Amino acid sequence: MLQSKLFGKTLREAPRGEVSNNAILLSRAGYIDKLMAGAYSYLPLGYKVLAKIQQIVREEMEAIGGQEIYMPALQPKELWQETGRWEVLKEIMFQFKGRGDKEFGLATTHEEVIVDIVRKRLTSYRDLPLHLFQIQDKFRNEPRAKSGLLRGREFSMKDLYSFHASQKDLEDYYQKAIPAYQKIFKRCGLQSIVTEASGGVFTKEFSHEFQAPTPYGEDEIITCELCDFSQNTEICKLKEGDKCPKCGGKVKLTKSIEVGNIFKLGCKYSADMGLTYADESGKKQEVIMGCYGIGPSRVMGSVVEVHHDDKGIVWPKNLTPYHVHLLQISDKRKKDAEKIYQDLIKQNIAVLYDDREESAGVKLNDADLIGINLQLIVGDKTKDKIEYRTRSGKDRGIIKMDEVVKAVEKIYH
RNA sequence: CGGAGUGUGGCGCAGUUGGUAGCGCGCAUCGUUCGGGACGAUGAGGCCGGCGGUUCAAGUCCGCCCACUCCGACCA
Repeated sequence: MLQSKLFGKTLREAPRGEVSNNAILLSRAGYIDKLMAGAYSYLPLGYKVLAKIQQIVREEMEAIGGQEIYMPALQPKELWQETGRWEVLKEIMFQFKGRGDKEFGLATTHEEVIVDIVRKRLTSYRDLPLHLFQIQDKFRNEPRAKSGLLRGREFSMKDLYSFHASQKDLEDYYQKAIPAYQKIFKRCGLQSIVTEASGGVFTKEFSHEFQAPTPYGEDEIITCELCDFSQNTEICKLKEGDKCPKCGGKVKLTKSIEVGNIFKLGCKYSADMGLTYADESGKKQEVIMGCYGIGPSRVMGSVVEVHHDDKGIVWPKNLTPYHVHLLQISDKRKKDAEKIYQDLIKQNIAVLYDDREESAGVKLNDADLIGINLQLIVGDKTKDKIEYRTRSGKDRGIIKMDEVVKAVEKIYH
């Protein structure tokens, strides 16, 4: 991709009113555009990153047996009345009238629809277990949208729903979902702490949140310095310095962002909506459910919160919008840069080529702001060679022109 | 929903005691530059968030509304 043709120029200054790191950097670097509080458009660079996150999530969900579907965000009131949640969620759900008196809501979550789909098709214990997921936008009428991509009114969400014949089977799947989630966050460059949290209104059991520690987070969790004990302060009775109830070590308070959350739903929805199956003896049983959420857009914001410096974004290599940012910073070497660009394209390496007529300083600064994982710099200083460096600064060096493809492949192996 | 702010060219801002708008960046053309946000010249671009009021005259004063931001409340 030629940077001279890329839609979404970098901005020298942060948009008025943006305060969070993720919103400022993503706006300045040309990844997102704010439409209104809590609703952002993804520009070409931004959509590439979001898509990469969604793809990682998709792969890991398929790896634990998830089948991808896609449900409407627009839903009828009647369905939500079956579970009583039309009333329960009226503060947070966008609810409105269509033609005549017909009432609709925009999905805050999809339990009602998925249960409706499944109850029409599920008949036997032989159909269980079943794991369905989708990646879709959710709508929540937040009292206060804020922090850029971290708390939106419309945001990308992966929601998986699992259906089981026994509590044990739910339990087993739940325990499989935890490492799958950890793998997702690891691939996205986020540390995730599995944290016990409120199970919500339908269960006394804990749910589990995946918390990415960062000083900019809006959640607070108590974690043990020695073992894996961790609880959200919403439910935790301990204070910093107290003894860990699990191992006796000291606990500490950490700020973090909730990037995922998994729940055992039990039979709440099956009971309300009549989702049953025939067991081995032909007797009707209620299906036991679990639900598992991750917000890809929130993950994207969180990654920027965690991975940035004073120059800009530092994308983890799995999320970088392009593998290579090729910078031509000397007109004398335009031909060399062109050649490298063509070589990389031939090897199917995603490259953003800064062919703009800008000064070296502008290009170097923009590259740091945009944060593509690997920069290739074609300038006078290196004579007929070129400099490569990862945005994190961990890896850098000077190589010959014909070693470029090899070097790029080595970094991404 | 309470409290506090802010709305002025594409973006970020300034605008005195009311007299019909200015700066920086960006953009366009030309020239000189080119390893960390270069420089000169010329130029385009604005119902000053909206509605109503006061006044000879409103970006500026008054009222109402809208949007955005921050703090709080909220966060199946």
